[in-house]
Amino acid sequence: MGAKQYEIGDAELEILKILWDSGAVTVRDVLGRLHEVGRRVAYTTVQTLLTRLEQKGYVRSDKSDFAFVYRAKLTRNRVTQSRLKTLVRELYDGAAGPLVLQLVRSEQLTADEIGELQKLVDRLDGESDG
Amino acid sequence: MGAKQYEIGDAELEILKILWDSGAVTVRDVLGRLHEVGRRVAYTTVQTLLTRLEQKGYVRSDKSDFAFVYRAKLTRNRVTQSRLKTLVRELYDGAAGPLVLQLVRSEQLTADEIGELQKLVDRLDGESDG
DNA sequence: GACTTCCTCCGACAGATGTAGTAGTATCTC
DNA sequence: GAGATACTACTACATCTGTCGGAGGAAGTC
Repeated sequence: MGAKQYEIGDAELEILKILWDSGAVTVRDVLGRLHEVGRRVAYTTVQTLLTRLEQKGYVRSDKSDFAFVYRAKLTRNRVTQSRLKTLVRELYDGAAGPLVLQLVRSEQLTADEIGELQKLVDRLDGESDG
Repeated sequence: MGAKQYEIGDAELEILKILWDSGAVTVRDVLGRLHEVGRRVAYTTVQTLLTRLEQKGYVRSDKSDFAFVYRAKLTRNRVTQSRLKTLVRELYDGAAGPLVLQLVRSEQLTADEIGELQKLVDRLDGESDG
């Protein structure tokens, strides 16, 4: 049971990433990309993954050409969003604060990113003030 | 393939959380906790989960008493760490910055947390300066 | 038009995970 | 010590995910 909205598996995510980077692609295109990075999978495996992603509503296909062309419906941000939310919920019972702190503490951020973060935090601070 | 880090399922994680909060517990203790929060599972389900966690090396047990007593070997931070790393790697090819920004942007943080974050960022800023 | 090639559909199977039942054994209670 | 109770071990099964193979139809080739 569990209203567990089916997560995206690792292999599925790999496919999604290719869609994000490439826009509209066929099964064969995806296969090509995977082979380029040394990932050996069968044509039908990619096909299955794309089909499942489509069933889950994360991808859409259209067949104007000979072969189906697939596009992502989910954005990368949305997936991040959802994964983070899950992480926060599962590990900290919904309290994002500790996670943010830990992330900031443990990850090496560039000076630019820190600057950006600073601005963001300042803005948040202003908001929470009044 | 894939140096697939700690693979912990949702139900397993739920158990781990109880171990983190409670220290040393028996199967029955865990079951009690779960029931408290309305989670209906069978005794043997909890037992299976604990056993699997132990097989994976995330939990250890000792039997000085009548029943086995379980303790977490993994810390919460380590799991968070690992999950975040995976997230960052999978979604942003290792760049943590965008993830942090997104997280800070999208999650509601308390005033205290913002303050904490501010201090943290200031410190980081100082470090990256000199 | 016969052959080859490529695509889609369907089915299959193994491993991981969530869930639980049963059988056997240890402990407690009279 | 007999009966009730609690614990452990083993097995089982469904679902999700990763991975493919084969059948059958559409396209290109000579």
